[in-house]
Amino acid sequence: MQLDKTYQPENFESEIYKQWEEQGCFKPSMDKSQQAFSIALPPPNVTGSLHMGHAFQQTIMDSLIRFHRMDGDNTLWQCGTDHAGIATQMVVERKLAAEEKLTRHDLGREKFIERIWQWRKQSGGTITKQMRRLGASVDWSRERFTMDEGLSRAVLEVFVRLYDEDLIYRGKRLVNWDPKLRTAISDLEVENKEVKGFMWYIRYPLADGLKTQEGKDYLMVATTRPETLLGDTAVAVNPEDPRFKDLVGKELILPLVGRRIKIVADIHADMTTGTGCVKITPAHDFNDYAVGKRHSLAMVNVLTEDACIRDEAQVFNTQGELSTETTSYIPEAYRGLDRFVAREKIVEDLKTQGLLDHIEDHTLSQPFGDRGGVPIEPMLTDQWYVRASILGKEALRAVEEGEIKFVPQQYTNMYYSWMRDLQDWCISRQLWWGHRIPAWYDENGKVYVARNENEVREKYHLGSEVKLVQDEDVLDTWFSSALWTFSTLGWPDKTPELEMFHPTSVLVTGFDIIFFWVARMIMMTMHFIKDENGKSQVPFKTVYVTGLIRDEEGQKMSKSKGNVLDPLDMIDGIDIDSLVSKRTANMMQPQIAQKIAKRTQKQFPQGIKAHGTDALRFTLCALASNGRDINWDMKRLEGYRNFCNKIWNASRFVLMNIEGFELVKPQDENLNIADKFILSKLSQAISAMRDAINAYRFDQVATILYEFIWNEYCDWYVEFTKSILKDPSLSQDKKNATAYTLVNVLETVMRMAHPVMPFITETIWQQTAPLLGRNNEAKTIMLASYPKACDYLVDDFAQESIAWVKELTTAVRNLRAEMKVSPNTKLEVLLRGANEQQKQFTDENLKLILALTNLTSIKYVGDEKLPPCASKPVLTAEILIEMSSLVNKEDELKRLNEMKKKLEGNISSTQARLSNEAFISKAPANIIEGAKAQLALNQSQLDKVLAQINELNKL
RNA sequence: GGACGCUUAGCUCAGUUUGGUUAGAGCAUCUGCCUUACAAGCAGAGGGUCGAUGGUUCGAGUCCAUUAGCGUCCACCA
Repeated sequence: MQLDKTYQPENFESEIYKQWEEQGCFKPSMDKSQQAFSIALPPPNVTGSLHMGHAFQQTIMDSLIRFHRMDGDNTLWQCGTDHAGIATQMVVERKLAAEEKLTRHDLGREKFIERIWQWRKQSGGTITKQMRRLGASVDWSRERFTMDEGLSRAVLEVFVRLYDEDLIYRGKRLVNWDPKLRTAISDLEVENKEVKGFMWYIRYPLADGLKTQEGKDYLMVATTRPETLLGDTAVAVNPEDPRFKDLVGKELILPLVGRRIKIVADIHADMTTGTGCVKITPAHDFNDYAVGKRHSLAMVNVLTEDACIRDEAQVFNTQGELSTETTSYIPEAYRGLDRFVAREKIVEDLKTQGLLDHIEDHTLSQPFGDRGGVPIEPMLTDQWYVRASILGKEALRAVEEGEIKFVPQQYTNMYYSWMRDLQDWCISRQLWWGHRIPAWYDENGKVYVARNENEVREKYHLGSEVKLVQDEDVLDTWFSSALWTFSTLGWPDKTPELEMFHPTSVLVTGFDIIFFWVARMIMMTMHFIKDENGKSQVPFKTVYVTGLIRDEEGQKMSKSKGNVLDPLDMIDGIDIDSLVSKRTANMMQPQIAQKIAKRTQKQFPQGIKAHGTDALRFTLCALASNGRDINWDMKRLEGYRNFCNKIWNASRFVLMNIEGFELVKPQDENLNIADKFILSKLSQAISAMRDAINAYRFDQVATILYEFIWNEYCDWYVEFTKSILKDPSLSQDKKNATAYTLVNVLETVMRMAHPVMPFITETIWQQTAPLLGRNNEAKTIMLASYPKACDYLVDDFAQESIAWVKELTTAVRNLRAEMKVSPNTKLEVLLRGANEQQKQFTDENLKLILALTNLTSIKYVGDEKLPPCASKPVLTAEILIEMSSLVNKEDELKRLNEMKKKLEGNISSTQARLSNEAFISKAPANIIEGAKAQLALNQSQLDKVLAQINELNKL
């Protein structure tokens, strides 16, 4: 006995992983004769830690990787981490503020970046530790970081080439500005949220004594952001609007500021909406920006980087050049005020001046920065853009033509809808942490792009007298992530890995980053990576999109809700106090922390028990049905931990009971029917497994394993072997054959299950494989071959035979339970009306049946008169147990009448179908035959039940 | 406003692509068992008419139409 008495995964999981890693088991074979299979791990944030979503995706990736590695592919799982610009910078800034009361500006750029590298060194190990605990078989020797030297080189190369091809440009445009982080962000990083606010109706006085048709001396506009009034340069009305037609081209006096602004006709103004008049602020609103362009309006920027009112506005012409075409004056009262303070003050002043008509409650969807969490402000700034509209064409085509497949398919639509209306991608960020943009400016502000300053001078023939300053901005994190599949394989060098493993086989990721990452990866990869024929290579052939893991109530897991579950706590367990303090750490508001603590204590009064990695991974697979979100269920985890326990104990049984038998590959004629049965089931399970894996149906993978191991192997086969191995009438050869099969199937199932449950399978395999000599070519199950269905013969006859055994066994147990006859009471059972085949099946498996049902014998009977019996139909036959003193007549009658009712119901519905002429004439023959057989079976069973009732009534 | 997904047992979910006998699983519940692999277990049982309506069909959880509720993404919101 080599397995511990109880299943304690913590005793072996970490140790096994260490051995695998030391033995280099995670490295690709680099054997060109093998098929290549590769996955690039979506790089997690370097300073973060893994959450359930990571555990979920990594489980799926690892299962695929392990399957392909065992199945003989040259397999690479490329791993690494992402520098995650904004997120990381924020973490370190917060730490700096908390521990040293310093801002990054106090330190300066260089020192601050140094601090981030330090922080990375210190915290970067968290993720890799977690991945190891999860059993991820990534090739650690190839681990990369988006800011490391090689990847930075790829970033430079891509930027410079795209610039030279005019696919990257710089321009002054209206961007989404995050005033908290003081950086531009892309459209995707903006989250619209419903917010309760107000709509202010403001009167703009007409200049020069003009009046509207209604005789008013003002136009009324509505706004949700009154402070932008300071930057208004026009009011727009619809060109068709009869109310204001004659005012077009005339002027208004901008309230509070006093400058004259034009009334323009533009279709942006909708006659039926609001007042029909729209204030136009080209520098602070995307629609107004477009209107401004159309009417050559000046753009007046009134906000500072942190969204305070400027002392003096910046005025630009439509080319984005500084201009004096209108005044830059801002009333003193508002200068330096925060935008929201200014808003209140402006509203107040408008009211005082009688220009505020009225206020309405208004629910608006307000744009927020997804990182900073404050409302973003559209701002006119100089930024760098990628012409995604051009790069996107090829990326769209690749999916349309099936070069890349989304699983599940419905995500294709999501991809299309975005790709078909692609806006240019703003890639510059006013941060310090990231890849600095390789652009230099001379004293006149002329821009030069190259890989470094020397190259700039060479490329643009600039002498050393020209002073150059590098652009301060860094690139959007997703810019480097977009290169991930090829930059990690050594591009721009032509490496053997790039040739072998690109395109990668599959990308496993969440739907939330399809736009952020997947689409951009496709664009960049297809532009830069070509095959030997010059055709664009896709980054991956398949995108497997996973759902989100939510909590029990379907809520998104988030720190602020305090419902986050750490995958490692599922594995190793955590006591309640630690869990509470983990969930409430760094909480700003103590009331919320208290609430979370209370809820956590209620939900996990005992903390969380250790379940082991295999149980967690198995659960994640079982819940992974087709791309839909998963509501995490602790009960499922417990259930599958029990499953691991079951496997463990079954293995203990096997190892205990094969002693004294010779384990050599048996002759077919020595195999018991039970052996042939389980081998058939095994073969079928293997092919079902392969199908499920190839279809990314990990829920089915879990079901197949669970059912085969528990419901076939443990519940039936292992029970059969108990009587076979002890049977003195069987030859030693036959018993050896069964002992061999017992181990053979177990060892095979371990290989079959290994991709999902790596640790328990390795542990058991190490005990079973040597018994069969299967550890010769591979010392670890990781490198053993994945089972093939054709190695195990499917024997239909044996399956039918055992199916009968199961029917009969179940019927006897059933009858016993219904009649409340203890399973311990030895009985004789009568079998009436069995056909020849049923008798044969019974005879050849008699000992198994008797053992499983605790019967003394089974006696065949015909039509002869019998003493009073309790009975139960088994297919077309019937089992009977003599009642004698065992059974109460009333109970038996009640039971029979229930059965009668059920059978009659079935019969009448089947009869109805069969007597329907349309059914007979139109339904396919096999269906009709099936119905007829069903009817006959039910009929014969009913006859038996009726006869029994008669018998009993005579007593 | 556009698109997509979900609604099946007390709970969490399969099954719907390709319509076919009496709709499955785990957990929970109930009954009986500590039978030396396993009480994290064994043997049994009860429980749903598949969101609603209408249609197609011999036959609908499955196909079509309409509709309700929930959710997600995109766009817009002076």
